[in-house]
Amino acid sequence: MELDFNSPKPIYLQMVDEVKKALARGELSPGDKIPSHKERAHISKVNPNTVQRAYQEMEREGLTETLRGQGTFIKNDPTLLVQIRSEMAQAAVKNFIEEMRGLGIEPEETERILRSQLYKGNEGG
Amino acid sequence: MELDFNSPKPIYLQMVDEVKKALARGELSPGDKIPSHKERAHISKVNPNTVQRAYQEMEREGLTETLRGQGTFIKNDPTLLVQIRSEMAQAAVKNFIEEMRGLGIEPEETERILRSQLYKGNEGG
Amino acid sequence: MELDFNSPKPIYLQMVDEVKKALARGELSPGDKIPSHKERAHISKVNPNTVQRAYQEMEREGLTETLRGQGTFIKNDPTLLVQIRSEMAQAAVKNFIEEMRGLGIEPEETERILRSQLYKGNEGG
Amino acid sequence: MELDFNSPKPIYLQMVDEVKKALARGELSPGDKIPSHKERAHISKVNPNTVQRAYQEMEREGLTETLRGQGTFIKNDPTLLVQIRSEMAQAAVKNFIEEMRGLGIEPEETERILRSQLYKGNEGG
DNA sequence: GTGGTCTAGACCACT
DNA sequence: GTGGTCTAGACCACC
Repeated sequence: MELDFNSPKPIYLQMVDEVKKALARGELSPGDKIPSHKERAHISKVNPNTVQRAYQEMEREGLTETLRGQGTFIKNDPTLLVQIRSEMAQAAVKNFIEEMRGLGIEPEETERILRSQLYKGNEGG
Repeated sequence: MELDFNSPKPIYLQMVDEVKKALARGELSPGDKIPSHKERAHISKVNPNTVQRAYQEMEREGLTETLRGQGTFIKNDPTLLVQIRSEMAQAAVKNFIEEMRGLGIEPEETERILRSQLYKGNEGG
Repeated sequence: MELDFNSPKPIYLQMVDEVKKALARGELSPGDKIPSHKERAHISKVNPNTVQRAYQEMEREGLTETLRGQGTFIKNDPTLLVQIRSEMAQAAVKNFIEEMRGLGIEPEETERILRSQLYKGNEGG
Repeated sequence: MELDFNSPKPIYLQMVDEVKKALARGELSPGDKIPSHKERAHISKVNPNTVQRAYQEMEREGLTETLRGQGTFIKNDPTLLVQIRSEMAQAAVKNFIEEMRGLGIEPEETERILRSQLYKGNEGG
């Protein structure tokens, strides 16, 4: 949700991920205008150039489109949401499985550990 | 084992993780000698300075100890393996759960997706 | 005719070129009235200010003249058409030749490539 | 050959084109190291960041690859040269033909004008 | 020294 | 005010 300024992952890439996640969660929809880079910079307490780089990256990935002088918009492609969502979910799962295999943990154990954590915050939070 | 030179995560931290994973998998054991930084540098095609920094980090974390003139050894602490293993597993699980929640994916769905991937490449690998 | 909003070339200059080309093609003639900037703005889906700037530029270049309350007209100069046409053609040729030389392509090869493309889409267009 | 600081085309894109042209002309070859962004910046009297942006763009296009701490290299792909060369030549030809058609100039006339200019600088230069 | 990121602030084209 | 480019200069990870 928040930017981690100490992460080795560049801020501008974190911002791209934030937009993708907001889209996946339905907080952003295709066609929506996203804040100008100056506004976003102010909100996130980041330099406008950094935001702009994030926006450039999103445009490059086909996630957004920009209208000269009007602003930046989530691309109005109905398949976008599903695409991004499954793309990111697959990546997260793949990464997790590899991590656990790297630790020599068996699939059954991986599943067990996940389950033990997965439903915890559900009651408490 | 597999360093990603384009990852934003510093190489030396990737190397620390590799040692931890090898320990978790049982490929390294407490008391084992690990290669000299020169040797390791050669194997991993990495600058010796980078390896040295990884070794420093491991020592700082209490993972290894250096014996003058004899080399660097995994600390001979029987609880180490279990500690590292569960520490890293917890971190991976936590990260995965957060990632999926960030995408607005429900726990049940998360579990389902994981299972669909978890038992796939298991026979081949 | 076809504005490229993502081109680095300013829209207003693209519009000037469009008028020149229409003149060269004979679609506009010296003395012709061109649409008011509001009308043009509506047709081209461009901000009226941008059109106005294009019109200013054309006037500055001696391409048009404005009659108070009557509108903007292509200058009634019989040599204008020939001038513009040869001017733009020379510029295009010069630019093309430089481009091909920049790629290290010999004149003979340039001619060959041009011919191979030049007579292709001619019947359909 | 030289950068045009007054062109509407961004400098960093001009620099990308320069590298492509040098490759097409055989002045650069796959595998070659290109100057560091600082060095290039000094040579071209441009800010290092601008050069870096050009280099990023080239990497994004698959034209170069970068080795952490070692520098930036033309990708060692034997087909690259031919690809780039024909890609750029086709683009130049297409652009030229469209320009001339936009001026209402017939293919035969286009060919004639080209020829009249093409072999000029050959003797004089 | 080399590439990568970030900040800060300026100028421009277009709305 | 909005995006796009550019300059200037700092800090970091790696060689």
